[in-house]
Amino acid sequence: MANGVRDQVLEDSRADILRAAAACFMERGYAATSIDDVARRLGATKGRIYHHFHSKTDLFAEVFRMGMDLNYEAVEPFVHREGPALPRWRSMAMAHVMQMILTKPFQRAVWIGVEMHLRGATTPEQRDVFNKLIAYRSDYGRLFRATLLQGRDEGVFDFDDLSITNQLMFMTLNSPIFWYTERPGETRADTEAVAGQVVDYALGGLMGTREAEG
Amino acid sequence: MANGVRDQVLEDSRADILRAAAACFMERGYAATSIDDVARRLGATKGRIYHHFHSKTDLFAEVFRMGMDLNYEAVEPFVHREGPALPRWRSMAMAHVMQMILTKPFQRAVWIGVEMHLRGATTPEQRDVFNKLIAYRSDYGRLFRATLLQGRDEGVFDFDDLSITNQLMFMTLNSPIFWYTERPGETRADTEAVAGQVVDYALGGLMGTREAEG
DNA sequence: GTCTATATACTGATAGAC
DNA sequence: GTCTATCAGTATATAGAC
Repeated sequence: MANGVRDQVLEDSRADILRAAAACFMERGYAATSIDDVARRLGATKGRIYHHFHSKTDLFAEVFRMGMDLNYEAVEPFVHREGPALPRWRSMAMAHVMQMILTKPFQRAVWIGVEMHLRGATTPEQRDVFNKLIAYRSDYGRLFRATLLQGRDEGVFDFDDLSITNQLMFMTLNSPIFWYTERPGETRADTEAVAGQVVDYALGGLMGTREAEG
Repeated sequence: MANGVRDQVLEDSRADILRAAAACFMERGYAATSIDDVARRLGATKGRIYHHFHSKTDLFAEVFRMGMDLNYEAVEPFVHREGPALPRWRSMAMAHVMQMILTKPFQRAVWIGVEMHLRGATTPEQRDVFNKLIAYRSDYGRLFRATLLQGRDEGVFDFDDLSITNQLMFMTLNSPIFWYTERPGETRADTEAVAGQVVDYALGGLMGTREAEG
């Protein structure tokens, strides 16, 4: 029990740092965020941070992992539901978008990490850590692929290249991390209405342009 | 005449620096790009850069402006065409996406600038410069709004909130700056096929989900 | 017009007091 | 477990030689 309590305190302290770090990475990006910035936001000094995380890369990696953990938790309950593709896709997409909105700072960190990896902006020491994070994120992306293919087989989705379509779909579903800001007094229903518009737009893209070619 | 030649040489020298800077900003982002990085890419030292641009902010601003100039040039010829919304929208969207692909480094810089502005990651001295750039970019965004509204009136587009839809549309149309990479031996037709898929996805989003609700 | 210094400030990270 | 002090490295920007 004593161990449990101690571990909980440790986890709380780490969680505080992770939240502050996520907020800083969101506001300034990776390179422009200094450990002093994160410490200042906590009302502490960097000694506290380096006690829990042994480098800036390590701190960022934990923020990234936390963001992905949240996504998995939200979406996975729907992945293995039986039945037609469309309602399953809708549930997954809605859960994903809501997560983008509700945990925006962490999701922005995930985005920053993916972008850094794509452009090869990682140092040799960061490489190993990043490769694992990116693999984690790729696994998550694959959760949607089976449903996309099933939907195409069923004739409800209409797209050409799966890879490009997957990119376009995620770009749309992720986009609230850039432009969404909570309005004063916003209710859960308000937020879901915004998320619904995002999901509808993404779904329209998957369904194709159909008869209306002009 | 002597003046013309001298100005041309000056412009060439500036253009070389702008191209190198755009490439660096694309690869490393704004904060992580040093003036030394840009100079090294040119096979020069930073003295050369500071002779033409009086700060890093100024250099970045010029790259941003160049990217937006290219977009205007590509899209504006179609903006005032008479007739139904859909074919005009298609021409504009296609021109925009092709520009994203063909001038990717500059377009990434534009993205970086918008992102920095949105999250308020600009210093007080940068503020004025950035406000002008963002205003320039907002004007460009408005080029599409009239066509979107006309399309909704004509019943070919189906969306709720114009602001959100505009965000989603641009996110889709811009997305090649993140995932597109030219393949060896790629022809103009190949590139246009990729761009076409992006345009189709964006159009599907604008047209809505229609009868297939499930 | 471009280069080689150099001033000044800030960064990630460590060591040791409390 | 958190703080203070400090080191070594790197950044922007400037001054002056060529």
